[in-house]
Amino acid sequence: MRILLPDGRVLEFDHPPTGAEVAARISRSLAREAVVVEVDGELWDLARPIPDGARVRIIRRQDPEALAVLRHDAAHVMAEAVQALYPGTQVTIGPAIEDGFYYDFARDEPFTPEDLARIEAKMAEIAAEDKPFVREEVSREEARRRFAALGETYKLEILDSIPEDEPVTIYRQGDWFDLCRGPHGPSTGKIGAFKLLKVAGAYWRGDPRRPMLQRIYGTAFPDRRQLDAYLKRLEEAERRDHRRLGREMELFHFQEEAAGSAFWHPKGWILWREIEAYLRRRLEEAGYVEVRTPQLIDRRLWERSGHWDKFREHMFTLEDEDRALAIKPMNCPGHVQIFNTRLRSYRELPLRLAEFGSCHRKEPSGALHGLMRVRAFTQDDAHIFCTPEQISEETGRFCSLLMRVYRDFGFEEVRINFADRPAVRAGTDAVWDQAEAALWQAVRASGLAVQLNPGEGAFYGPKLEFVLKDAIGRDWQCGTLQVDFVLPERLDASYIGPDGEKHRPVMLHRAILGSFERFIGILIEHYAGRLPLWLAPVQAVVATVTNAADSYAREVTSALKRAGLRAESDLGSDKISYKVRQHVMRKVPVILVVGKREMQERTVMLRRLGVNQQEALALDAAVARLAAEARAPDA
RNA sequence: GCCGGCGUAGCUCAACGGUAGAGCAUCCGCCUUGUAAGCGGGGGGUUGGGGGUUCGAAUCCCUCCGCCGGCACCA
Repeated sequence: MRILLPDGRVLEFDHPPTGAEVAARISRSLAREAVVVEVDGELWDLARPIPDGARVRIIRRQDPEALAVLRHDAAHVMAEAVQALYPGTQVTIGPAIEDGFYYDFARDEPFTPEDLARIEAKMAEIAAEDKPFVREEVSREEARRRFAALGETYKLEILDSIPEDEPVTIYRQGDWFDLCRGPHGPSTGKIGAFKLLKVAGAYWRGDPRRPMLQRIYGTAFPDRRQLDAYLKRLEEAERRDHRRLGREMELFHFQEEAAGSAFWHPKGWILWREIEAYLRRRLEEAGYVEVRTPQLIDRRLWERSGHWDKFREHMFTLEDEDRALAIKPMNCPGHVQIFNTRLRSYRELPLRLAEFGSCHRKEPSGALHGLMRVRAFTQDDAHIFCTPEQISEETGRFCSLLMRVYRDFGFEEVRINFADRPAVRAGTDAVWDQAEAALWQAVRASGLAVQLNPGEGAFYGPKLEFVLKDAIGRDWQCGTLQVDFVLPERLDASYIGPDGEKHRPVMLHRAILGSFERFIGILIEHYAGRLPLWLAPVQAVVATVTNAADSYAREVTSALKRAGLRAESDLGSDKISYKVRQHVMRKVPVILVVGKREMQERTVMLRRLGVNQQEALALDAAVARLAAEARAPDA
C-alpha cells in the first residue's frame, strides 16, 4: 500500500490506512490538528480507509479547506441540540456558507432569541462530550427505515432526490444521526469557537410554494480569536450602515408615505450632484451624448418592447382618459425611440445615448433596503447602438471608462462576471458566438479578473457584471454591460450600411454606478461617512475660539468659498472643543480653528478629520492647498 | 410577497394593565472659552393608523401601514 504525499514522499502501509493513520505517521502535531484528508482532490473523513496509490494531503484546523468542514460539524451539533431541546422538530438541511453555517428546521413554534442562548448552551455540552462523527454507508431502504421511524419527512424527500448511483451516507454523533454527504471532522469537540447569530424564515428548497422553515444562522471558527475578529467585523459593518449615517449626516431620509423612495436633503443632494457632474464630464470625454426621455409612456410601447409581457407586475401603471400608461421601469425603449426618429447611417455608429434616467419599479415590500434596494431610482444608463463588429471595441472602451470611474471613487479592486448564453434564449447560435467572442476578447484585453457565470446571460444576449470590493471586503455588483440583439429587432431599429442596405444595429446596455441611490449607499459605507474632500457636502468649517475672531472667521470662510470650496462658519459661543466634536461627528473633512492669535497673524489652525494634531498655516496657503485638494479627480 | 421581530419626543432608550419619563438634540439665558460634551432654565409625545377586550391599554387581542433580519424576487 502506497500513499503519495504532496511533497512527493511515499508512505508504505500493510493495510489501507485511514487519514488519521497517515497523519500520525507524519507527525504527532499533524495528527492532533488534522480535520479531514484530501484524497485525490476530494475531502474525506479521517476515519475512512484510503485506497492504494492515492494522492493524499492532510487538512489541518487552520487550513482554509477545514473551515467549511468545522462549520458543517457545528451545524450538525446545532441540529442535535435543537432536537434535544425541542422534540418534534424536524431537520432538513444544514450547510456551511460563506461566513458560517445554518440549519433549517421544521417546527410550528418560532425560535426566540432566548432559545438561541439555550441551544448554544446545549451545543457546548455536546461539544464537551467530544463524540466522534461516524460515517455509515447504508442502503436506501435502511436509510428510509431509519428516517421514517423518526418521522423525518424532509429527510425522506432528500433521500429520494439522491441519484441512484450515489452512495447514501449517514453521519452519527453518539445516538444522533443525520443524512449527510459529509465529510466531517473527527468529533464534536473539535468544532472550535461558535456562536448562533439569528433566526429567519426560509422556504423549503427555496420554493415559495413550499413550507416556510425556520433557519438558524451561526458561525464557527477554529479559535476564539478569529470568531471575535469576525464579530468585530459585523459591528464595523453596522457602524458604517448608510441608513444611520445618512440620517446623522443629514443626507436623505425615508418615510412611510413614500416607501422605497428617498427624500434627498440639501447635503445629500450636493453629493448626488457632485457625482452626477463628474460622471457627465467623463461621459462627454468618452463620446456619449446625453438625452432625457419621458417618465410616462403608453403601455403599447412596453407591449412592443416585450416588457409588458415579462415584467408588468413590476411596473406602476395609470390611466389617462382612455389611454393606459406606465411609469418607465427602464430607459431602453425610450432611447430606441430617439434612434428611430430618422434614418440612421452607419457613419453615426457607434451612437452612445446616455441618460441619468429616473425609473420606478414595484419591488416586493420585503426587498426594500435603505438606498440599496428602492422603488424609485436613477440609473446612470446608456445605450450604445453599434454594429456587431463594434461590440468588442465598445466593450473595451467601456471597461476602461468604468475602471477609471471606480478608481476615482476609491474602489481599486474590481471583478467581472461573464454571464454567457442561457438555455432559453433569443437569436441564433452564430450571433451568440459572435457576441460572446467579442466580449471575451475585450474583457481579456482589459486585464480585469473574469469569472464565468455559465448560463446566466440575459435571454437577449450575454452580459458582463462588474463587482467592486469595498473597504471592509464586501462585494457589490454595480456596473453591467449587456449585449442585446432582440430589442432593436422588436422596436425595428435600423441603419443604412455602406452597402446602401438596411441593417439591424446591436444595442449595448451599460451602467457604471448602477443606480445613484445604491452607489451613494455603497460610497457612504465604503468611507464610513468620511467622504473624500471633493465629495463632502461641507468641505470645511471655520470655527472660532472666541467671538473676538468672528469677523476674521467670516473672512476666512468667504476666501474658501471664493476658491470654490463648500465652507461654513461656526461662530457660536460654545467652547472650541464642543465645536470640534460637533463637526467631527458630522464628518466634516476639514476644521479651521481661528482665535485671536490666528486673526493677528492671518493664519488658520487646520485640523483634518481623523487626525488629532493640527497644522498652522498662512490663510492664503491654506486656501490654495484646500482648493487644490478639493478638485474632482478628473479636473 | 412569505416567516419572525419591532414601531414611545428629532435621536438613543425607559415605563410592560393604573393618569408617559431620562440623556442627547432644539429654544432661552449665563459663560468668551485653544481642538471630541461648560452651567442653568423652558418647550416638545392623542405611545405608527384603525378597531376590540377592560372600570382603566404604550402595555392584551385583531387588522392595516412601515421598518429590521432572513427567504423568494431583482428585466
